[in-house]
Amino acid sequence: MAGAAPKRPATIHQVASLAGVSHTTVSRYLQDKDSLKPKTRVKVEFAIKTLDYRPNLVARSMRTRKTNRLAIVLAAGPYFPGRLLAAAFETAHKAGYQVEVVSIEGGPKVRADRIDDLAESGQVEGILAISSIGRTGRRSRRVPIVESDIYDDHLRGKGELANAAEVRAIIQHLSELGHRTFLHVAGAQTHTSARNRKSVYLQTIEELGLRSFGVLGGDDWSAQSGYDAITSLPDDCGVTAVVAGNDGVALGVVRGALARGWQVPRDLSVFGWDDEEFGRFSSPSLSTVAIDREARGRYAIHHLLAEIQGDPLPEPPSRDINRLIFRESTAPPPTAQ
Amino acid sequence: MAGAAPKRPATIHQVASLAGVSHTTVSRYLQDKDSLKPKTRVKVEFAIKTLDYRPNLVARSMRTRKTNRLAIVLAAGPYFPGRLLAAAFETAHKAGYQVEVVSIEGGPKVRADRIDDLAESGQVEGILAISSIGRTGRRSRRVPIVESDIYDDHLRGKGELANAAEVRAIIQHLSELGHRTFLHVAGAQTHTSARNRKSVYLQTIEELGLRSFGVLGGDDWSAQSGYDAITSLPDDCGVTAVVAGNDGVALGVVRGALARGWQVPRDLSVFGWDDEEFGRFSSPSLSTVAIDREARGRYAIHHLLAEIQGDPLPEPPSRDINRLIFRESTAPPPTAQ
DNA sequence: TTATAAAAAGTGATCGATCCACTTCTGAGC
DNA sequence: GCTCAGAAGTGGATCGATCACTTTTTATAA
Repeated sequence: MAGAAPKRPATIHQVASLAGVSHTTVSRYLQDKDSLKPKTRVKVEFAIKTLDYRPNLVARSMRTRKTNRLAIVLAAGPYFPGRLLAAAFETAHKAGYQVEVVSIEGGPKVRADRIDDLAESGQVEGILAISSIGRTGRRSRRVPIVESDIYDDHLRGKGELANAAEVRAIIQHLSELGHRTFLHVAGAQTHTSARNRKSVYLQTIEELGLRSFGVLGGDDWSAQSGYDAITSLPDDCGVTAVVAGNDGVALGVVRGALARGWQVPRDLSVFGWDDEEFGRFSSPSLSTVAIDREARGRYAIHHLLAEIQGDPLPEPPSRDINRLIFRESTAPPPTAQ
Repeated sequence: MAGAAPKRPATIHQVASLAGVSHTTVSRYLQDKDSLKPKTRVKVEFAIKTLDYRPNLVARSMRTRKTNRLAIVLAAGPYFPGRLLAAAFETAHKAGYQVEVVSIEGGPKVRADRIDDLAESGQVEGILAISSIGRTGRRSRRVPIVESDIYDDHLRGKGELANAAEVRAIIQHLSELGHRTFLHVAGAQTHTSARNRKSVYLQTIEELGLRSFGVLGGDDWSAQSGYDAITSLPDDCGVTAVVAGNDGVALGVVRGALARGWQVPRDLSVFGWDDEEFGRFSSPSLSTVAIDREARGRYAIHHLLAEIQGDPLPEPPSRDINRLIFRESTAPPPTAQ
C-alpha cells in the first residue's frame, strides 16, 4: 500500500526550468500575477498547470515566518462549543487563516503549558483560548493569546459582570409576576459565565428584597443536575421560580417537578438559558435567554486578528445580543392566581 | 503595540554555540537524549534551558517532510458534529498528531477542490472528510483521504446499508405493539445516514407488509420539520407511529401532535435517533437509538492513521454500538387498547 | 539614434532544522 | 605503547520557498 509512486510534488524550480525563467520569476508570479510581462506570465501559467504545481506552504512559512494559522485551544470535555467554533472558523477563513484545534486534557496548569509550547513552536500566529487559562506564571509574548470570554474582561474593567443585565431582568420579570421565593440551579462553576450568573443571581435577590432557597447544582450543565436539585427540595420550601444554568438544566428541573407532582408553570416557573432548539419544542416550551454564540465566536477571532496585526481592538459585540424570550414555562405563582 | 521587543527565539545554532558543541549534536540530543555522552548532554541541556529554546517545528517539518498534522474537513453549516470531533481530536492527539479543522462553505465541488489544495500543500499528512465529498474527478494521491462514513462504505461492500439493522428493529418493535400505519420524517437527505434510514424504512415497511403514509421532511434535521410534518397530516391518515430522523425531529413531532390534540404515546408513538440528553428528560421521554459518536470519531482517525502508516485497516466498530432505547414515547396504538 | 529611467527578470543568500559522510575520541586487548 | 573498532561529534548539503540586490530589457524623451 505504501508502495505507491513516491513521486515528489513539483517545486518552484521545476516550474521555472520548464517555463524557461528563473525561480524568482515564478515566485513573483505567485505573489502578484500582474508584475509579469504577459508573455512570461503565460509561460509560467502553462508550466504550473502542466506540472500541477502547488506551492509548498511549509517552505513558504519557513521563509516568511508567517503560517497564516491560528490555534483554538479548548479543554477536552463534554461541552463542545460547536456554534461558537463554527462561526470562529468561518471568520478566520475569511481573513485567510487556517484554524488548528487543540483540545487539551488536564487542568489549567497543563493547559497553560501546552499553550506556551504552542506559542513558541512557531506554528501559529495567534491563540484563542476558549476555556479559561488562568493567570499562571510566565506567558509567552511571542504570539497574541486571547481568551474567549474577553468581553467579560471588558465588562469586568467597568466593574460589571457579563450576563448581569439578563439575570437581573429574569428575576425582575418573575418578581413582577408575583414570585417571591427563588432557586438557582447553577451551571458548571468552572465556567466564568456560570459563576457570573450565580453571583448576579445572589446579588439581585438581595437587592430586590426577595427570598432565595439557595443555589444547587454547579458541578456541570447536565439535565440530571436540574432533576436532582428539584427532587431534593423539601415540600415546604416555598420555591415557585427556578433560574436554571441553561436550557438543559431547565429541562431537568421541569421533569423533576413533574416527577413530584408539580406542574410547570402552574406550580413552578422555570427559566433557562441559551435558546436551544429543544426548548422551543418541549412541553412546556422553555422561557430562556437567546444568546448569539456566533457573534461571540466572530468577535473572538476579530479580536485575535486585531492583536496579531497590531490594529486597535474591535468594539465588543453589543450587549443586547442577549434577548429574553418568554415561553410557556413561566407564569404567575399559584398563590397569586 | 507591534513595537514589542522583536527578539527572535533561539535557534539550534545559538544553543550549540552556548553549549560549545556543534549544531548537529544538539539536533541529535533532540532526537535521542541518550546518544550523547553524559557530560555533553548536561552542557546541551543547560544551554537549552538558559535560552528557553524550543525547536521551530516549521523548519523541522520542512526538512523531514512530516508535519504530524491531520486535517478534518467539514461543510460549514448548522450541524456541527461536536462529539465525533471531540473524540477524533483526542485520538489524534494521543497518536501525536495535531488536528486542523477546515470548514468549507459551498457545494461538493468547492469542497473537493479545497481538499485537493490541502492535500497538495504539504501541510497535512492525512485528511478526514466528515461530509461526503463525492467522487469528483482527480483525487490527490499525495496524502490519504478518508471519509467519515467509511464504515457505511464497508457495509455497502457487503450489500447492506448502515443503520439498516436499527431501523428494521424499530419498525419490527412497533409492529409487534400493534402499529400498522407508519410515517417517516426524514433527516437532511444530503447526509448518507439520513438517506440510508429512509431507504431501509421503505424497504422494511414493504417486507413486513405494513402501510406507510409516506416520507415527509428531508430538508434538514430541524424540530420544525417534525412539527410541520405532523400538523400537515390529514385527520384520517391512520398513522399511529412515526419514525423520526433524529431526536430533534422527534421532539417536533411530539409537539405537533400535541398541537392537534393527539397525545403521545396514547394516540401516536414516536421514535427518535441519537439519544440526546433532552430526549431523556422531555415529556414524554423519547424512545431512541443510542449511537456511539465517539466510537465513530475514534474509528475514523484510526482508519486515517492506518492509511498514513500503511498499516492494515482497523476493523470497523462493532455494529451493535447502536442500541435501541425504549422510553415513554412509544406504546401500543389506540386501536389495540 | 541615443540617453535614461522604469519595469522585468535573474543571482545567490537565507530561514532553522535534519541527514549524510566524515573525523576525532575513547578504551580494550595485546 | 600501539592498534583498531565503535562511540561521539563535526561540517556542509539540503528541504522549497522568499528576499535583497544586481543585471537586463523595455519604453520614453531628447
